Amino acid sequence: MAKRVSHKDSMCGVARPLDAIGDWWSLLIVRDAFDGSRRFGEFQRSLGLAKNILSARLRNLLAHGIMETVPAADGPYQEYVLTEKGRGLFPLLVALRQWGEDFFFAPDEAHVLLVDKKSGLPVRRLELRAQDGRVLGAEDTVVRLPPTLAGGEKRPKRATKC
Amino acid sequence: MAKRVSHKDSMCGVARPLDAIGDWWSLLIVRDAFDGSRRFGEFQRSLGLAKNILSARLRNLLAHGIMETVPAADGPYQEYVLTEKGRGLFPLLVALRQWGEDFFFAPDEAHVLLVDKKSGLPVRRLELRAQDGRVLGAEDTVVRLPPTLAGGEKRPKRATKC
DNA sequence: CGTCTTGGTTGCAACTTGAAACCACCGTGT
DNA sequence: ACACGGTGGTTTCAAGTTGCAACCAAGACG
Repeated sequence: MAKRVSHKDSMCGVARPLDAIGDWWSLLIVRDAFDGSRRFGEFQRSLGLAKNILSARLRNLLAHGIMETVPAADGPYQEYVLTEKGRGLFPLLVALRQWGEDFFFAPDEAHVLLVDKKSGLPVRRLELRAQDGRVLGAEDTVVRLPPTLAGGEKRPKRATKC
Repeated sequence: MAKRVSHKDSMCGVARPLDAIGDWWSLLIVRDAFDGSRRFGEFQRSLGLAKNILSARLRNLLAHGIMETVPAADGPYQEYVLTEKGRGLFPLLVALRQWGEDFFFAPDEAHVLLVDKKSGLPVRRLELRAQDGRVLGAEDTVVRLPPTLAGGEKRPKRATKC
């Protein structure tokens, strides 16, 4: 999965994460983990994927520090739990879910949605804001290097936006 | 890519989007489109992927209504532009980028970041809020069915969270 | 002792990926 | 008219990935 990248040091801020979770199953595993799954069998039943694939994906998530194993209380087993880094995926998962809700369901089609546990009301839409609070769209932003930029740095030969 | 799903009607709100953009390249193509790429050759040079793959991915994005083609002004060519649905991916891309910035770069490692065009300042962090404005974490939310829930609906045999 | 559950690994066929070659069409130069 | 380079692909084929199914092993259970 990671081997199409010859030089991961030059990967930009979008590509690097994709190297870690850029396949169908990994994100679903993480979502299940957020929903409380911890055991190999739980993930397998919930997602319905082959055991070897789950095994490989969990190994990959462990290797990327997105999940970690802790000994289970009820036997010689392990449980898989999200690390800090893994929990950091929560906004991404919400973004994915909201996009799905917007564009992948017929208006009359029933589907689950994300609600605030305390009030029981649906959550607000994610929105990107500037420091001063303005809501920003794609056209209001650019990617730029940070202010410090000495002259002696090696430039990439292919001029990518990375 | 889409054929591991035997019954896409039962796919939940996270899985459906993944069916459309759940591979390495598609999201990078969308990101490049946000950054202004429009032509086949632009995407190819910018991403450095094989032409057949780009061809397939663009076809897939077109089929999912994420991009559409418009005739180019400078010849018999086509340009690929994001649809409304495609532009809806902006928050997801931001979430991915912010996660990448947080966890995939050494603290001293220079990298581009997303800035507000108008002020030149970095954008704020995405945060999920409840209707009343409280910031919500993963543990403050659940997925639930909407209020209307008649009795006669067919239940899936495998009890997933979908 | 046998067998059930949990958590895997291994073998193998089918599918996908990707580098490179090929193709077609247009505009330009000569 | 005719070669030529740029653009936008498709085809070919080898190598890698996926996923079903079978197998394995260790502890719990009757």
